[in-house]
Amino acid sequence: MKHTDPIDELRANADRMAAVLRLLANRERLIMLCRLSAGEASVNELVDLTGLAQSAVSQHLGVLREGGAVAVRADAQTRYYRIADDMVRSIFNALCEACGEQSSTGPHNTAA
Amino acid sequence: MKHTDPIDELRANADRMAAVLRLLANRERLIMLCRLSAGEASVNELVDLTGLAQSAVSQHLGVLREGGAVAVRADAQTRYYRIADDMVRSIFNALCEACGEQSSTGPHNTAA
DNA sequence: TACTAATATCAGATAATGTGCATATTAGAA
DNA sequence: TTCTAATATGCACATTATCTGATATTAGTA
Repeated sequence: MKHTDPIDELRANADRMAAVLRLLANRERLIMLCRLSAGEASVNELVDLTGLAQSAVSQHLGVLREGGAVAVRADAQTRYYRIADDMVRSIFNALCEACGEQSSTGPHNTAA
Repeated sequence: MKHTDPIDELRANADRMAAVLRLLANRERLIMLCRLSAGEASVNELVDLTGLAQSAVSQHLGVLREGGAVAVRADAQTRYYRIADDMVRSIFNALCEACGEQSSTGPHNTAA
């Protein structure tokens, strides 16, 4: 069995973490995730929320989807997105708590 | 008195969060922060740890410094860096915890 | 079948980031 | 002062992200 160099393991972990962080390191995606943390939402709803063009929203969702952060459910033409990764959820929560300590308005007022 | 639109406030919050996340969303910087989460370290030590060129490390530290994630203390020519932001610390902790819990389950679960 | 709504994808322009190398700065030692 | 160690900075180049606008796909409806 191959035992991994501790620094290689650290690197591998850091790589995975950085990938997840990159998914979240964007204002629009954070806003979407904020909404999704309260339950699933359709693309249209996220378009209205963010004020972005539909194609931009779709592309952001594509990034999140390919990164495994969200998953989709289809109902007729409408697609409902939801958060699908626990690491994403816990980073987001940590973020909200840390943010809430400075002002009362973190992106998580409406709970599920 | 201007009352802020909730969406504007959300946007402002998300912007700040995204800025912090961008600081962390890099493998090398995460490795450095991992080391710094155990206490302050000199640039040289971080060079050895990461295996990067000194200038690269210095630039990464510059990014973290300007973003307010770390602070420096000088002792002669040596500069000791340390984590200087609570949000950074709590995101990093959440990350570490989530990473440790990650191994428990299979492909994916359908949460609600 | 033609039409519309909802969403995805592609292509191109632009902006933001990261990387490597050379060089500048700064503090102490000889 | 001159040398060296430790660190920072500037610049050029490659890579990546994000937006826009056009078009494709897919499901339901008239």
